[in-house]
Amino acid sequence: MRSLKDGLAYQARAVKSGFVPSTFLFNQLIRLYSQNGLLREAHKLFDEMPQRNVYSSNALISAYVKARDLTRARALFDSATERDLVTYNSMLTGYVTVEGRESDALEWFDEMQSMRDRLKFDEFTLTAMLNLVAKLRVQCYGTQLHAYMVRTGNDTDKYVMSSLIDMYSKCGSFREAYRVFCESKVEVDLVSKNTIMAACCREGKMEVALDLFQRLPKLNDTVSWNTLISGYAQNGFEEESLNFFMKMRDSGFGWNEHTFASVLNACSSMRNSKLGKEIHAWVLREGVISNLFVKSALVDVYCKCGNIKYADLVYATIECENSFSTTSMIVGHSSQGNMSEARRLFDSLNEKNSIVWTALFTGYVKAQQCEAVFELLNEYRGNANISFDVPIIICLLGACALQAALDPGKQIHAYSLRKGMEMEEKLISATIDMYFKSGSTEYAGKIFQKLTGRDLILYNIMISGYANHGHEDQAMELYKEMLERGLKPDEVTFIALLSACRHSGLVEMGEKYFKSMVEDYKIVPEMDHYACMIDLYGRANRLEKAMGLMKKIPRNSDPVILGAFLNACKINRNLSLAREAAEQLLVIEEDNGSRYVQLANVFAAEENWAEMRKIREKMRGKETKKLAGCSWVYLENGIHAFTSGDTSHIKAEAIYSILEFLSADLRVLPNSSVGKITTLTLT
DNA sequence: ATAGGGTTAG
Repeated sequence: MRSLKDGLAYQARAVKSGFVPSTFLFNQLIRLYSQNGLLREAHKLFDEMPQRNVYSSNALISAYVKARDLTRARALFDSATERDLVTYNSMLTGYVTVEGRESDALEWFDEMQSMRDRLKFDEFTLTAMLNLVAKLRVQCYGTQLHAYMVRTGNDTDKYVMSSLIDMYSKCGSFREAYRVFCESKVEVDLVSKNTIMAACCREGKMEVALDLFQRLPKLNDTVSWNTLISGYAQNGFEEESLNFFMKMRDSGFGWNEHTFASVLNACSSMRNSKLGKEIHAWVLREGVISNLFVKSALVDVYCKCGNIKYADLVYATIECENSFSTTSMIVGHSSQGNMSEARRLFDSLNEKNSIVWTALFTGYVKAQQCEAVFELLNEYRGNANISFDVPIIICLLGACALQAALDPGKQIHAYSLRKGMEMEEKLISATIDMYFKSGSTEYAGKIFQKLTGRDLILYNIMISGYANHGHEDQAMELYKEMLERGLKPDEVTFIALLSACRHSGLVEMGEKYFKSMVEDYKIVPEMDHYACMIDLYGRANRLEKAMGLMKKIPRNSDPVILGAFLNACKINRNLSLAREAAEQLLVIEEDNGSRYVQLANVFAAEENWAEMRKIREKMRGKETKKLAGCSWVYLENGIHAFTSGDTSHIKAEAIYSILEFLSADLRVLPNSSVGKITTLTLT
């Protein structure tokens, strides 16, 4: 009676002939039905059989435990007339494996301990308990179990030994795991080898894992391959992971859901959408698409590659609540700036971990929705369980930088110092950038002075910070310093340097940097670099140079370039050229309302009112809701915001008259004094 | 003699 078919046929014959099978045969049938997922039928047999013994109830209890139905398992346990160690072990396994019942498992074990005189632990009890410890990651429990094993001579079973290795590894003690593996009295078998390989992968020791894999090729199975593939993917060796993925099939091992999940993770890290789609096709072919891990991995690949549409198609097929893929979707939507969708999914999560919080913070900062960032901050504070980690602090600093909010920025900086956060590069960079963007070059400079490790990003922030505040000399000084330290400038460095030149009208210097960028560092200029140069020429009243450069730009119909050129023409009062540029811009971006405004403004400057009116007519319905440029100051009684032409401020009249004085002064003052006017006193 | 409980890859 091996197969379900045999069993059913046997039962049918028995029923027909009126023969009542023995308890032994009933038990066989219960096991057979359970193994084939026919739990109700198995239970019915159990109820109808004339004589039950401990094997009958044990068979059914273990069937319910495997189906993770602890309620029914427990009910059977309670009503059982006879119980033995197997009965207790089965329940223990249930509490260990079912999510969220770990404390019940501990209580159950205590209960078993209190019956020590009648109940002796065996290797099944120990494997269950070692699995629990591995799950809870409490090594001291594990060490006690290990000691018990040694004392009672229970350290010769291969199952227990594998679990012991796994427990030490998952508790973070690779050394202990490796020692158990090496000193084991049991012969190295396939599972213990796979377990120690997985431990090596967790520890990042890929050479050791590979060595084990290659040294005992007879002991390799699908799990060994998958362990290696996943290990490479998780330790940043995506290429290796893919190599072994291909080799696996060539060696005659079939891919399964574990293989696909791992290799898809590699695709995520590589942001390789094309490969992800290819593997998606394999997944469909192999019929493992229903697996939750595979689905989550696919969702993650598409999200990381920015393909929200595909991600959503897979995500929609996930029926049960799956926080992993919801997290992927939140991260995906946030990175694409779809903040309302990200927020909707965020709200749908029962438990919010620090990854989703960070994703939402990052998304709002990226979308420049600063109010949303600070609202989220208040919500976050309401969650007592979580503390602020470094990524969130970086986001908050970013939001402060966007708002030029010096005081909140200082508070966050202080918080990171108080908590003794490790001042890693990203955090330092974000802090310094915040101080620059909030107008405090002094603080930014002070922090920078104390640093010994200065990387490229930091120099870029410093150079552009000084450039934006009119400290060109310091920007260029720092550039020299970074070269002396052997750092290689990148495209961002040159944007910063060129804008320093742009602000101070240093045409020759700008040209020198531009030339050096192309010739010394082989950086192909981007549109922003060209736009910077055009602007530099325009502001320095060197329109002929701007025109010369326009001819050399490969894609000079780019809106950014044309916009800069248009501006240069306007500054130099070359209205016919300005009009040409504005008209061209309008052709490229006919749906962009602000292009109409630009062209209309040129006509207005020409005092060509008829043409201007025509443009205004055409523009109707295409107005963009562009936010007006706004600046603000923090004074003791709150924030004072200013937009162009705004007269709503209570002291508007006074402000405007002071502004008039200042503007009059600005015209006669040399350029270099502009940066020195930093405060406006309102009385 | 016999039936029931356990290990590794995400």
